[in-house]
Amino acid sequence: MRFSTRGHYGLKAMFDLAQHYGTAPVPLKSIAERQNLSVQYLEQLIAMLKKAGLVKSVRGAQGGYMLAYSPEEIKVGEVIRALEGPVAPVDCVNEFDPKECDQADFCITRIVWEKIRNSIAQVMDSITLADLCREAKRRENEAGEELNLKRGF
Amino acid sequence: MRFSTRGHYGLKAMFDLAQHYGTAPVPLKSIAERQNLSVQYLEQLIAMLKKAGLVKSVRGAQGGYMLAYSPEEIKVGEVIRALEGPVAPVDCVNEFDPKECDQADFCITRIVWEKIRNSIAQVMDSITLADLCREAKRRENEAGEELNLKRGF
DNA sequence: TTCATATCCGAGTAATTTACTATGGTATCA
DNA sequence: TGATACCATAGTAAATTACTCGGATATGAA
Repeated sequence: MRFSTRGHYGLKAMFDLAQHYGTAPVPLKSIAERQNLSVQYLEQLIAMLKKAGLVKSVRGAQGGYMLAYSPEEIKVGEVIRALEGPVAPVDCVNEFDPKECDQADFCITRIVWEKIRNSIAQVMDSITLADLCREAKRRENEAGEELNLKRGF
Repeated sequence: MRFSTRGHYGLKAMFDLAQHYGTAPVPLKSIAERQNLSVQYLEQLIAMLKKAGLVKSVRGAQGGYMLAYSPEEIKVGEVIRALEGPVAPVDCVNEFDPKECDQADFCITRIVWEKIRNSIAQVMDSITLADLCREAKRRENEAGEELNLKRGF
């Protein structure tokens, strides 16, 4: 069981955009360098995110991408769903259009997949990009303090 | 994001075996019929489950498969891991051998994947085959009572 | 003894998905 | 006008999935 690199890389890109929220548009090239990804592949992923209405773009020189909303308003779940599709550990418990299954009424194992689906969705929908930025800042501070400790302060 | 049919079908088969626990060995053919699966594909899945030590087999006529332990002792997580491998939404948060990532120390999005991994594992490891059997029985009774209601009792 | 029933085991395979790359546009700023 | 970006489509090698096929081996029952 795994997510594809789309969700993996795409979330990195969105986190990067969140950290630059409010500044000039960020070109893909710089995201690619910071996050260690290929520009061409990123282009595909960001196109999906744009289609989903999560990012805006500015074309031409000095152009780039930016979040369509504030990091506080964008849930990780929206990002991942835009790239990976609906949460659906198995087809018959797809969160949006479950595939009809003749055994639906008496299939007990279905319970397991529903619970897995719900727990994944719960995690994804309870974290915003802003949460990730705060955590990043927290870690920076922590690292600084450790450095101070080392230095004897 | 999805599990493969291995986990899906394999769990069905294990639930079937759990419901026949304590009786004669159950041939694959009968599982295949009840759960609406192909015998030949099931053979592959049950081989993985046997390798993992979750089922025992009896060869020859009147042979078949049975759980290696009581349904109470077998967690859904063991079954799914035997068929799908370790829980690892992305490689760098594989629950057993995380793939080394040069960014591990400062990769913030990693937090998301770890939480998803943990929530999946938590669900899988908190449900036993016995739980599923109990739920099946509960539903049977419920259905019976509804029938009685309909009949005017 | 032999036959039907089962498990066992390895190979093969069509279809799909993944994770990209390549090419050639189009818009915009300096 | 040219450098910088976004935009769009196509192609593709590799891996994975979801199976099937063929045949060997074991065992209980007639």
